[in-house]
Amino acid sequence: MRPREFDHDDVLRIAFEQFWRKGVRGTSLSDIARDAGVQRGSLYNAFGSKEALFLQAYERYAGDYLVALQKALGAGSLRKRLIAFFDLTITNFRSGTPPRGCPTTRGLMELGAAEGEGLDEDARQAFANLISRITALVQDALSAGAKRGEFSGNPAAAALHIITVTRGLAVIERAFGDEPQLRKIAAHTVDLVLDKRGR
Amino acid sequence: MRPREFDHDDVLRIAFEQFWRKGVRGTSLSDIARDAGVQRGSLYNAFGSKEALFLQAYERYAGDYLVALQKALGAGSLRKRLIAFFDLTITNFRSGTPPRGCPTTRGLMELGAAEGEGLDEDARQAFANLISRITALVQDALSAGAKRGEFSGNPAAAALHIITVTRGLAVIERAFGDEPQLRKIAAHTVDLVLDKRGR
DNA sequence: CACGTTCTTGACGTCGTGTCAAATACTCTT
DNA sequence: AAGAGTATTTGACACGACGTCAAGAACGTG
Repeated sequence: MRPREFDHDDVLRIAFEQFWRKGVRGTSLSDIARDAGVQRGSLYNAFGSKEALFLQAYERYAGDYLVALQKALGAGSLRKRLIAFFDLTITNFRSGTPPRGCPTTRGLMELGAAEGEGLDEDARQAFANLISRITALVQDALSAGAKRGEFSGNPAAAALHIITVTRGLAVIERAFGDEPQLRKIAAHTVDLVLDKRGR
Repeated sequence: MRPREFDHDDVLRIAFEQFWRKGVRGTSLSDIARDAGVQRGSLYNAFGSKEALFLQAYERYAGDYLVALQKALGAGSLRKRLIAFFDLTITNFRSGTPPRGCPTTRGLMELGAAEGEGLDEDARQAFANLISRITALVQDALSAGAKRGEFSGNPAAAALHIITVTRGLAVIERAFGDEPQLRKIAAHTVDLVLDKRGR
């Protein structure tokens, strides 16, 4: 066998960076190939298609992101955990300076939908998977908080609600680009869930 | 002047139908031209570009949608109004049978992002405009409800929260396609906002 | 050291967007 | 009523992107 002339993971990282910044549609395989110093054909050989490449790059990212979220949800009072969770959700929207959308939400709405109606099952599952796992993390935090008397309510329902707000924030961010407002919404949500209404 | 051989509004409707079903990316101007019985070049002459055509088609839809929302938010108890609002938000995701995503959320995440980072100012504003106006409608309903003692809290913050949940639902719908779950989240949100916690 | 397997490379086909100039059809003026 | 003007239509063209394929290249293995 002839050995590969590039590092699989490096290409995934480079590709994801581009996909994140310019969108899947706005990124051509030529762009990625140039950036990675790889021939375009080699990418097809190694990954199959543009969408498959994106999906692999996305799953790489999803792993890292989950770890960060888990850490954020693991220390302090329940309120602190939730605030940290929202914080990470909001700030991770941008990696350096310029705001870029949430990859999951972006990808979900941008991908597939080529022919019939929805997006391909593979892609859908990749995104749904991450969302499910994040929901589980939040639910665990809430359940633990319930035992400590920091929260009264249905952990499953509340977790789902929080995750929904999270996804909504990604959309609002793209529509208005107003980060302070996002934080206000997040704080308000935490108040609602923790039963401290008003402000 | 030579008169146009097609009806401007008809084309807008046909185009939006396609954009909604197959996504902006998944719809080619050839598709629309064929469906509308118009030459592709004529579309460019009349609308300028694919994105411009989508934006005009979208604004046409936005007007109709706003009217429907306003009606839903205008009758019954505050709780009934909010439920009706969420209902319309959820069911309007599909027009006939097959579930198609929320056009606003789809468009926001799919459009632009070609070069630098975000989407063009024109497009962003079109979406942000609809979201703002919907938020205003909800806020009005909440303010009225506050006077009637159906709601205590900050109408602006609550409206923003509700709209965020709404946008989140569009994402969740696309990830899981599970409509009953959407309704549960909606009901839970109404409970939270109206201060009837638990279930 | 040859063999085979995999990767690489460049050319090709197809499709989509957007532009342009020539032809066309209508209206308005005289 | 006829011609001039103007906007629309039409088809051809250029360009870029995705994906495929066959031929060449590089490495491990017997």
